[in-house]
Amino acid sequence: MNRLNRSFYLQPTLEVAQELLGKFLVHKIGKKKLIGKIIETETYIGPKDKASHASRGRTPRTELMFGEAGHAYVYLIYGMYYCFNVVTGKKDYPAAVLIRAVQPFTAGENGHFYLHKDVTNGPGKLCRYLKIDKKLNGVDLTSNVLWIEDRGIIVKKSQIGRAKRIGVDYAGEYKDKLWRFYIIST
DNA sequence: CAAGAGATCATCT
DNA sequence: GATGATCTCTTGA
Repeated sequence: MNRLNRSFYLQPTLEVAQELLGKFLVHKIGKKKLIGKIIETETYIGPKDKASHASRGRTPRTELMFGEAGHAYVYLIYGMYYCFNVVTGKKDYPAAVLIRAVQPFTAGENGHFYLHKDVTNGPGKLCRYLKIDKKLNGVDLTSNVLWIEDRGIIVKKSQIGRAKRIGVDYAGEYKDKLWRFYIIST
């Protein structure tokens, strides 16, 4: 296993978003591990991105996005669902990658991972599955509670699709940015 | 099968 | 006091 370190998150945000595809998001609870293979990401970059929470300036909530790369940014949306983001970019520059979809895996007895039903296609659903909540807001992704690891899966550029972001129609000129990435075939 | 409303709360005005 | 980086269920054609 190869846990991603700080330098990975310090790459340009759009690079990180694409590199994250095919990686495994791991949340450790006691002795159990909840694992999801990342298959879709979305980026929120810079102080001018109207779709980003950070566009309204620095507030207690968005402070994390201005912070150091490699931390988790978790927030509650519509009162019921959590969204999980990875903070990227340099300090004082607000940028983050939203993990939009994963495939849920279970760790088998012999160390292999088994895919089960693909039901976590959506930011809210994946957080429900991985048991991500507000307690994980601000957690360091190089810690041993929540992290992302590389298990040798290579996603070619030709397998990466690009599309407009979702649910951000109010973002004016930023709503048509092709800042969403996903793995084409599974 | 498509469309619409409800659930529910932290954060900002 | 209004609203959103969502999802699920209900309704109706």
